[in-house]
Amino acid sequence: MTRGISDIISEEGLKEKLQKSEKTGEPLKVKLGLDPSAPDIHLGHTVVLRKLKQFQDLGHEVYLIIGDFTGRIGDPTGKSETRQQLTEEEVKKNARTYREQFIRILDSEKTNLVYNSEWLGKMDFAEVIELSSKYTVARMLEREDFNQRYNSGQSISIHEFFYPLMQGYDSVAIEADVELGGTDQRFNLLVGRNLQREYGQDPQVIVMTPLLEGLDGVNKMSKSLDNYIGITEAPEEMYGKVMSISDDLIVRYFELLTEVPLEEISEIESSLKNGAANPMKHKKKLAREIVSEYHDAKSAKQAEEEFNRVFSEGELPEDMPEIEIGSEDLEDGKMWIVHLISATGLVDSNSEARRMIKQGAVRINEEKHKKINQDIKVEDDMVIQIGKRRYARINLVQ
RNA sequence: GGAGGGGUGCCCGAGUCUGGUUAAAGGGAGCAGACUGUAAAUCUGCCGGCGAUGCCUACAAAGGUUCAAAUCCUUUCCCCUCCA
Repeated sequence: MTRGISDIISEEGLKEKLQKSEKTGEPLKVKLGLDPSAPDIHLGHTVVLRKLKQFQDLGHEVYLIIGDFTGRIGDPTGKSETRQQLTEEEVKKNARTYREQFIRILDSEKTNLVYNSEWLGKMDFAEVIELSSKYTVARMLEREDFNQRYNSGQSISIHEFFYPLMQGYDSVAIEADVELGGTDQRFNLLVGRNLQREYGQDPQVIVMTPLLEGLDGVNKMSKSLDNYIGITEAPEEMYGKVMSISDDLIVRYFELLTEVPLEEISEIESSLKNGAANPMKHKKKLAREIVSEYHDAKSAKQAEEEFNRVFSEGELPEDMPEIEIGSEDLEDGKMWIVHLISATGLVDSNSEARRMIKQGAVRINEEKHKKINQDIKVEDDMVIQIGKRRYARINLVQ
């Protein structure tokens, strides 16, 4: 149960709640707030979702709070600047995508999906003032990122102070027993506790999960940094992305993202440390585990075969995008190499195409072409390859 | 309302006093090459656009000074600090 948890406030409180629930037969209300600005759930989110699933398996009720109201403001957590506000429509659209995705991990029977506009949208100004009177500016500035921004002279809008208050009020509104969140949510989660106390409720227990490092191995996995693995991605893509994580992350990924038993993981860890095993072997297992979970074992195997074929043996992938080229663009059946590369859409500009050619990244029908000043005879079914991961097949049309 | 500080490329961040050698140091991210049983690590290179030893566009915006401006001047917008 403590696997994949970085902190609990307080363990005592959790025990008490669990015991009480056992006695009364009343399931605990376990809350998770979702930011509706990121419609694609990725592996980073699954760390906390898996934890929620465990609570469900113990018979408790999960409340997913879609922050459609808060989403219109934007959570400033971890951001050094004011976020753009979302429109009501965008928020709704994003929330719908969530609904489709979270059931891949959670038990939909025991999951309640609620929108916080249900109560926040109904509050009148007097109630808002009352809510805001329960917190002080000094306490707000305790939050690390507010503090940093304040001290380094960056702007903080008043409305940003309301985010923690609203999130905290969500806990009051549903009378949450437990709230889960990433470690970066610490402050917001604590506000929930304080507000519940202010409103005469038993404060929620806070369970914090670690933040998963993204593909770059440094920053947390996030959509905006484009270092994520989405749970709806294709098996090959998912497999490949797992293989691209730093070797140092293998154990952590096993621990947070799979059901592989801890004993086995520690064996993996020690074999990696003493160099007994090739890291690749473990990483492949990791990739199989993860792909199997979000697709199935068969596609995981296929993805692995594809990976071996393309990267270990350097052969061509099974399918690649087809690019149409009209014969009217050719002169004597030929095309300047730079334009040909650009035409595939695999690069952003002619300049990039030039660079790729110069760097020896371009292969046409598996043959390397490094010279800028050459025309290529374009044939149907010709395969253009840039680097290791970009492929296109030419479809010559009259 | 007053006084002062600041807005630089995907991000962070030098450069501004002492204009040119600055497509703009350095870092991060990204991409490529080498290496490798990995899309790992490491090393090296690239990292605005253009058929390209040159040209165009770029340092908040618009003007101006100058042979030449991210750098100097003016106005505008935005951010911050202190005072009221």
